[in-house]
Amino acid sequence: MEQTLTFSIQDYLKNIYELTDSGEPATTTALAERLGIAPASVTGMVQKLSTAKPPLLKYRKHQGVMLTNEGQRAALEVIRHHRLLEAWLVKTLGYSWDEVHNEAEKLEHVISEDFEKRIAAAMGNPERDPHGEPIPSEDLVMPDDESVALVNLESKQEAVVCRVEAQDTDLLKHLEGLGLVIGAHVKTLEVSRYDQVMQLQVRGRKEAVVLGPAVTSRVYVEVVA
Amino acid sequence: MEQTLTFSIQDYLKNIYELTDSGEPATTTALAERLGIAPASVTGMVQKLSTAKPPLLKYRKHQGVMLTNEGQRAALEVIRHHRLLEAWLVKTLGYSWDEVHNEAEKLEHVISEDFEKRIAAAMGNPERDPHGEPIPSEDLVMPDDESVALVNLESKQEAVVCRVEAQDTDLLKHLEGLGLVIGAHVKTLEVSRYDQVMQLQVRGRKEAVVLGPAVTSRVYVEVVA
DNA sequence: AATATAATTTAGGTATTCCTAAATTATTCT
DNA sequence: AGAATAATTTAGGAATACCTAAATTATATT
Repeated sequence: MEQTLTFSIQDYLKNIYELTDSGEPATTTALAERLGIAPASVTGMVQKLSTAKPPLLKYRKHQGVMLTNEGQRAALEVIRHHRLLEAWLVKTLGYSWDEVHNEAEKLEHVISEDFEKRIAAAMGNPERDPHGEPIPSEDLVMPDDESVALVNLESKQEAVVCRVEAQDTDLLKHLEGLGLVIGAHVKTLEVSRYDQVMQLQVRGRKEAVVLGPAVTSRVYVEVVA
Repeated sequence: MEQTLTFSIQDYLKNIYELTDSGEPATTTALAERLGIAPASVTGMVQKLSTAKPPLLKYRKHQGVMLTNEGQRAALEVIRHHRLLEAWLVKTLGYSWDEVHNEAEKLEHVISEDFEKRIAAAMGNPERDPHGEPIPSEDLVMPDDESVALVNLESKQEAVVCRVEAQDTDLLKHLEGLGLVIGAHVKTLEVSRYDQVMQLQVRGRKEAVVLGPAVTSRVYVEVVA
């Protein structure tokens, strides 16, 4: 007599977040394996989440998924819950580092923001969990924005990011630091950022090859080859 | 973008437990009101829970529901979780008595037995929650048993419990203390007990008028009228 | 006791999230 | 480049927990 257990939206977002930390889109198959369900089921859910209002992720057939900033915010909230909980359980209930995970995995979905703040405060707002993983702070992700076409590349051309519009010099440094190269087939691009995560998104053309969450700043590129 | 929230089996059991603490069966309508859903929905769920293996409750059309001992065990586990959590949140996170309820309401369903033991131990195994409600201890409810016909009454007859089989003198005192009278139409009966809760069950005849969870001891009665 | 009213269940329908099998699309190999 | 293979999506179906409206059963009134 068990309640049918299905995955929450939070579970999907968290796992997508973890799968995409390289900056590469997550495939439906990889996500399916992680969750232990059939790939077809993931396809369906991903289609739903990508057309939600607001969209929690961007999805392109056969390409994979990337979180929107909204999706990232939700994912990071859960991760923050998880890591704070782990730290707290270890500290107050004598759990060992390896024991806390499953407990936190369940609690992370149900605690309130108030609860989160209380345990964070009770521990002096720690920056890392017992495993040494950083605990993401709140308000790290920028709001989503409408995407805008920026630059056109011919097929097979490559380009390097050279300028970021507006005041976002931070983002520019980030791009330059990565020596980011935009691959061929790219027609228009948008850039989004969170921590080391750098994602490129292309839309509106069938030859698009990269995709990402949502635009946060306009970016200009120089054609290379 | 919200996950559809439906009631868990635990929610049903807990609410039935609370509705039946008088010993009277809970009506589907009362349960529906408590949960904020349509009576028809409760009927369906109750039918399912009563035919589960093992059955978590006994249900008779138009009569209402009572928990089986198995159902009571599950309900008390959740209640124990709830009260321990309330006590713990108040003690360790500075929650006030009125704030803890909602938080505990969510946590109670997801914590492990290990977690439960840890917070109980951390507080020195308290017997009451911050509201003064007793925290049920584990292993309070007896296992379910196959029911057996014990005595036959003619229609309209009444009877008083006079003897309880085997060593259970405690139960006997309990029955006598209540001056329990078995109503008319009763053909065979079984008795179950938890704390002040006393339930009667009748089966196998369409004229049955009382119902209860499951038998725990044989009981003999004397015909009165 | 017969009828009116209220409570409850049944029947049929919706939405959700999973499944499997078939069809499609992408990738790899020769 | 073409064929074989692998990855992914589509289509159709199952289970669950809710809903509303209609049918039934119980209760109250006269």
